[in-house]
Amino acid sequence: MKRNITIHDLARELGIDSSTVSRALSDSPRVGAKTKERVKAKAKELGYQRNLLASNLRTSKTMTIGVVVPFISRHFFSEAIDGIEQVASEKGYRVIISQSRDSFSKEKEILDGMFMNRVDGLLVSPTQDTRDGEHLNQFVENKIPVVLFDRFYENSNLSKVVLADRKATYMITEHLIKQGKKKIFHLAGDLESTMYKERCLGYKNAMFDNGIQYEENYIKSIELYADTAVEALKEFLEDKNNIPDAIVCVNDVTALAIMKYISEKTDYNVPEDIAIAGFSNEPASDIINPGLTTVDQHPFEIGKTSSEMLFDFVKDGYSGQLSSKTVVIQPELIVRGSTTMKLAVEY
Amino acid sequence: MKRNITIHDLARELGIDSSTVSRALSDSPRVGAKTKERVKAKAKELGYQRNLLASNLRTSKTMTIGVVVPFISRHFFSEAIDGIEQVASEKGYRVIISQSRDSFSKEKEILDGMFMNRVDGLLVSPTQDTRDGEHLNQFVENKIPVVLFDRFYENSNLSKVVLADRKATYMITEHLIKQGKKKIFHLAGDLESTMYKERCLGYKNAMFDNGIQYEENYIKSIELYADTAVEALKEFLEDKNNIPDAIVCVNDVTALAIMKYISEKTDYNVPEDIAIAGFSNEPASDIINPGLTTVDQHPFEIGKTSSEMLFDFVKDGYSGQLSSKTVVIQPELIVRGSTTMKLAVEY
DNA sequence: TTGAAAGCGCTAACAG
DNA sequence: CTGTTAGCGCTTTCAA
Repeated sequence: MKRNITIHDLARELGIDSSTVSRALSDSPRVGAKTKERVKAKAKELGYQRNLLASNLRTSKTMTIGVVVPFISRHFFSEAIDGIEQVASEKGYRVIISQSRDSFSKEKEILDGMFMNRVDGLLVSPTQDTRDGEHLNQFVENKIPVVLFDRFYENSNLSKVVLADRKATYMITEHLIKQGKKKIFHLAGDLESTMYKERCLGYKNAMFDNGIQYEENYIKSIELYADTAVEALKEFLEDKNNIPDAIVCVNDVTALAIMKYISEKTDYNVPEDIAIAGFSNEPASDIINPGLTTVDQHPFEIGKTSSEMLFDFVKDGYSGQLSSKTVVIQPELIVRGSTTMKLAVEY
Repeated sequence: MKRNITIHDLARELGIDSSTVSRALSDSPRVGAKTKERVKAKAKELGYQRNLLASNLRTSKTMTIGVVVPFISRHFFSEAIDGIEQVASEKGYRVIISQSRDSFSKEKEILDGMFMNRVDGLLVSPTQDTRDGEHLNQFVENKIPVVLFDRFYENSNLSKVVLADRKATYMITEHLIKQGKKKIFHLAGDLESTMYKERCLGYKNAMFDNGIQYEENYIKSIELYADTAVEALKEFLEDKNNIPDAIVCVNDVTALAIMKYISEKTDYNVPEDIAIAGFSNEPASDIINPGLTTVDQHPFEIGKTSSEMLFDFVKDGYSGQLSSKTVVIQPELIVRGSTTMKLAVEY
């Protein structure tokens, strides 16, 4: 096993001190131009590669930020990570990524590991079950900047970048109402979670503001899978008094699943009889026919923005984070065929 | 800024030596049971968190593997990363991920960085333009295991996990032939790239083996975007002698795009007049109507397998990698409506 | 402009 | 079972 070249090897070869080598390699002004050149040439010659472990230990900076998300492969998160990685790599930082698989204990474990690795900053999209920031305290106490993105827990005083969830479902619901829809069913997520509670509120507010009554049983909280969504809808449709004229879903997976179910297994037409709206603007929603009306969360932007915010804190040596900032990303309503009534009257 | 607690702090508080603390914390058998307890209690009390930078420097192990992919957010790669991350985290390793954006120089930069960070192993899906493994030599020379996955360059003597690309398009093409198709158009990728060359070969072989002649102009190499695919097809269809009865694409994006184009802008029907097949089994391909026939590359499995292979090398202290292994993952043909002739005769 | 010396926090060989 | 000692490779203060 070939031992790695160190600055001492270079120093010995050149007959100078290792501290001079160190300075030369980091382009310190306090070293002669020709010494610099000699050092760099020798470094290249011997294939020297700085050992960042040693450097990091010495400077207690790692030029690394940690990212924790529930699921790496989800469209939303992989896009967000893309944005994060892009900003970080521009600034010369590395990114270490872990997924909590939506398990709180895993999240805690990951964060401990990232702390031990002395990341310079942290970007977290917490678990559904994360109810407080106790496990983030070690970062806060040590002045390591933390920014939450997409998801957050209540009463957090950390900075965060989030989508205006409530507004998103508000926009969707209002759009449906303008299309002449009144009996609007809401297939909700876990209403304990801040995010789905907000989305539900958006629906309720839009209904209220437009003077439309809704029955409590028109809101159904389910686990957000394709099959559970279809099951829930089936059950709901069994009561013939319940036939809705539109359905507001909280993600595209459930929306696409029920749209498929309705088109193929029932006599209702989309959107004439039942209009359907999703949430997230996943690639599939633009490919099917009719296209799925949905909202774009701009995941790439969310990642980019949260990353930029984090680096502002990192740069300012944390003093910036004394006051916690919240940036709210605006959703974009994407109207497609699944809600567009051909004969709808525009008021 | 609160200084971090070190083993020396613990040692001082307990009136013992820091080396004993170190041993106690790593559960060495060479330390008394009650000392261990005292140490751990004190560690918890003071909120001690081991500094892995120091530990890593000392042991020259980082418990970290590097992953380099072209694009994090592509379905294939995010799934693969999911698999990698899962295996790594089971083994107590961290994963650092970077994207090359398919730029060779960026890839090189990333690899240098990962080397400086002394990753214990490396998983790389190289750039399209990566033609040799020169930039990987530093790892090989220092006995840091490297495994390529999905993509690779020719003449590499590194271990790798790849899809049987040629077989995949062979299966697709043969399936089309069995559906009675004969004039099969192949919308290929960059034929300089090993992967697309292989896929093209699968098409050619299947045609040949089934005694079907194809014209050279029935293979069209394009940049793999939705719009370029549609353009290429339009141009091809202008010559009325050219109307194909099936099209083999090398990814789902192009397949979905031309399917949409054909259904909406031409008089041809899918699959009766023109059958269409994709590649990758992206989520959207199961949602549209008709569903898109495609092959599943099992990205999660590819990630998992390559990661497991890497850890075998890491564990065996590299001796295992003296001979390079290649694991070939088998594609799975997913037949859906876009190629299923209702009246097709099964022989 | 360069060198000498100390030390980041940890582990491990050696000694007792 | 515990302590002593040295050092991983680098940066940085101080002195020249």
